[in-house]
Amino acid sequence: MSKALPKRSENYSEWYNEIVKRADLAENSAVRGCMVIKPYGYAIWEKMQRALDDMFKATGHQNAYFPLFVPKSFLEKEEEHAEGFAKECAVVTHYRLMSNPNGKGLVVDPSAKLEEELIVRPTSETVIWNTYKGWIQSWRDLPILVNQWCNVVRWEMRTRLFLRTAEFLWQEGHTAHATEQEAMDETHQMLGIYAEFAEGWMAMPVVQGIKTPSERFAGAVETFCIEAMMQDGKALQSGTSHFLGQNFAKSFDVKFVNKENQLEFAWATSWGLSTRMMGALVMAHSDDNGLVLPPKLAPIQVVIIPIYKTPEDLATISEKVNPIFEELKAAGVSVKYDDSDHQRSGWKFAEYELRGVPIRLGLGMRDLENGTVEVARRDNLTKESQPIEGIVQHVKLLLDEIQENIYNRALKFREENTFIVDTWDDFKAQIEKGGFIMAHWDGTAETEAKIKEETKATIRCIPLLSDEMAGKCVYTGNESAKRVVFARAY
RNA sequence: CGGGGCGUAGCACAGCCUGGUAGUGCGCUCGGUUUGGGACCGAGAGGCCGCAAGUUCGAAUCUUGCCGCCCCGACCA
Repeated sequence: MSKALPKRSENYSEWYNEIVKRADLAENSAVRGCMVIKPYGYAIWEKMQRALDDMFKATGHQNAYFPLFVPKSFLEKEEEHAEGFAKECAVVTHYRLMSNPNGKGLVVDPSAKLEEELIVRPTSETVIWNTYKGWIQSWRDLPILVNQWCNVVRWEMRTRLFLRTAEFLWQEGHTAHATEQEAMDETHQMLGIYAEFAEGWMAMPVVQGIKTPSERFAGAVETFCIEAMMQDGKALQSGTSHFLGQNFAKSFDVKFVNKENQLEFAWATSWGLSTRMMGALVMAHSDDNGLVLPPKLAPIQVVIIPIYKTPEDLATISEKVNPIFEELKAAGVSVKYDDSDHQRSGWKFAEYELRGVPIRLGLGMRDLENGTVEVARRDNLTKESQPIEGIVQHVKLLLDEIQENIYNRALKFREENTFIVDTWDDFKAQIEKGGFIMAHWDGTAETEAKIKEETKATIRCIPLLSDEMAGKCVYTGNESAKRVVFARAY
């Protein structure tokens, strides 16, 4: 393993891959397109899960679990949904193997063909709405506010660690409501939770908006999303919340009796956020020294490293470190004291930087004499000597400051790389340089497709928050009600 | 499925053109010297050179076939 990482500015995608591997987040598996999430990477994912789960529970949602397999007939029921997912499904056709009659190994037992093929879920709307049919009879049964944490499979042609894998982990929420308004409110609420998670926990600013019809989730009436900017200026869709109208209720015949004693189809939403966020986390903050983690998601927030020559020195330092360690732990800080003797301190400095640990405390004999500790920040790579007295309070404040600092840095980057563009020539020139382009669009799928074809830029979203200033489409010159966000995307 | 590239130690690669003892760096093991930013020296362990057939006295190297992987497109969160 070489020591230096590739430079972010020179080869962004190689830099990304190296960080994912060397920070010990994940690796490619022997199974095509699938990924092994390693313990350190999974620990970050668990922190994400916890944060989201708390927000879901606080808004009245409950967790449940639905089957991995979707009968093909389920998937067929909602036409657009079927069409959207058909091309990327793993299909189970048999349920048994047998030893090869002509030699070694195993073959599929032809007599074990399934009457109906099973699809490994690419998403669970169909199984869940088939189930909801049995749960919903009256307006009193509504709303149903359910989330599940699970894995899904989408057989992508080309994959990248975290950003696009054949199998990925996510949460998918599926709610049923008595009224259109209530379902729409839920859709917005969950989008808000995703935005709060991205900004408050991941320290990653996002644009909230609506997808254009061509980018909409298959089977949805309206798709809302959060879009983030990565450090190469490309966009990453980071979470989606769909208003499904009555589409799935109609496909699965889910009716209830309303307060007026009339039969009505239920209103639905679904919303999801995946391990792709791990990729976003890497690409949003990291630098040429490795991963940079926001303190709120860091499995280790503070690492303490002793600097010593002899075992006696180490014992003396450890004696001083122990109370600090205990006090930090008691203050709710996740702290590690690395007194392992098989690596030198310099090696440890580099290693914990690579892994994105927000704060490093270094203690050597010199510090013991002076009653100080060296405090190193991962976000800006600065070091300062601090009195040991009051260090716990200092660390707690510093963790908050780092969280805020990396958010502000990412926000500043996005602002500096967001451009208001009014002419087609400017558009073509700017898209090559990266970033978000705020431009007018005439609202037609044709124009959207042509722009994509000529520049590889897609409409990331129609922002929810914007000044509603009318103008002329950057491509056709036709009327436009407001600017939309264009970018190249992952 | 189209275009390009690569399969040699755990990892990254050289050797192949011009056939003749299997190499280098990192990592690993042991010993010593070191230790405030990824230490140094010495000794070791580790190979069906992707698989199969062919040519040859002799193949990592030449020929043919197969298999696998990566990159660029199409697909997509």
